[in-house]
Amino acid sequence: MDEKEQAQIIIGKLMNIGGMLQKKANQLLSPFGLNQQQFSLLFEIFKAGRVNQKTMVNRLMLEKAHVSKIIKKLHSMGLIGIVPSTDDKRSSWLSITEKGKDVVEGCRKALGEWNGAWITSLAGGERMKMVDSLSLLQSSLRDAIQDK
Amino acid sequence: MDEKEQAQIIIGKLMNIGGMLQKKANQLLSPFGLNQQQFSLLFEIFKAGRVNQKTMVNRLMLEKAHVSKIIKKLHSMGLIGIVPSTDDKRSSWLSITEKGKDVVEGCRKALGEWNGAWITSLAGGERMKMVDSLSLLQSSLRDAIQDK
DNA sequence: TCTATATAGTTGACAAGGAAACTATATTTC
DNA sequence: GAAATATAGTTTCCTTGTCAACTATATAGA
Repeated sequence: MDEKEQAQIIIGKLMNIGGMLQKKANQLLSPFGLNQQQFSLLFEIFKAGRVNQKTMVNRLMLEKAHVSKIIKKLHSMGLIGIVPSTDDKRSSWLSITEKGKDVVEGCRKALGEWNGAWITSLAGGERMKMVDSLSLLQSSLRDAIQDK
Repeated sequence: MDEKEQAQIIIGKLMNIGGMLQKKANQLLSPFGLNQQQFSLLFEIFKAGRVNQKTMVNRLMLEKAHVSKIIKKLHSMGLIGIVPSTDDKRSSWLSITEKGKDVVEGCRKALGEWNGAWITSLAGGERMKMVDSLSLLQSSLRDAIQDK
């Protein structure tokens, strides 16, 4: 198995696992009226405290049109607040509401209850190595994508 | 970092990497008029020689409605042939056409040219370990999803 | 100070993907 | 053999995600 073949197998598996995980997350989150990307954006706003869309676009590597539409939805659901920026009239500050925090907590609980179980197929030591390897791959993939 | 925390980090990274890879693959394949899922279905038909939709649904873990629509598209593009089964009138046999084989080759080349580069951030030995770990995760995730 | 260019975000058009309901056929049960 | 149930695949409806074009505002350059 040469380098190229290994690369193809790893990438195939990463896409397959990623696809299954996303689909499962979408199912687990649908009772909250969100999908995985919408939740991750809400969660990022929660973590950031106060943030603008541009930053979310960059941090999550999503299309700005898509972020705009998700923001609209989250706002209409009452999960985030939007305050126009005084520095830049084109822009707004996003922050989570109390309702939004409740939803984030519920989502994390729903995901956590499912996620914890199946990963025990990997031993503890291997999990630490996996974290390291995935971090490496993640950042070099990011670089490769942004270089384009 | 306890087990639960490790699980969350690994899953977050797997989804993020999977998402980036899928998006990139979609970009690379769009000149062929396909996206990543459509290509993977075409590729599976290519590998199988002759196969029915039910098998594709199971093997790729896609919605049957979705497979049906992709089949329709691939057929209208002239990439696959469809022959009604004589055993079961509800079903058909799918196979790739010469044109389809050309497209598969072109797609593999396009993906291969990009995929090979960035994964070198992992050393050879680590790549083998990664293959093993991802295989474990993949099959236990599959089991977890199908158990539901 | 005015014009040209860049940027933050929005909207429309379109294709994709999921869920549910459907049709036609196969299998099981009585 | 007929009725009930299951199955293979299709279609409709709806939401999502991408792309391109747009508006309003900020910044750069002359």
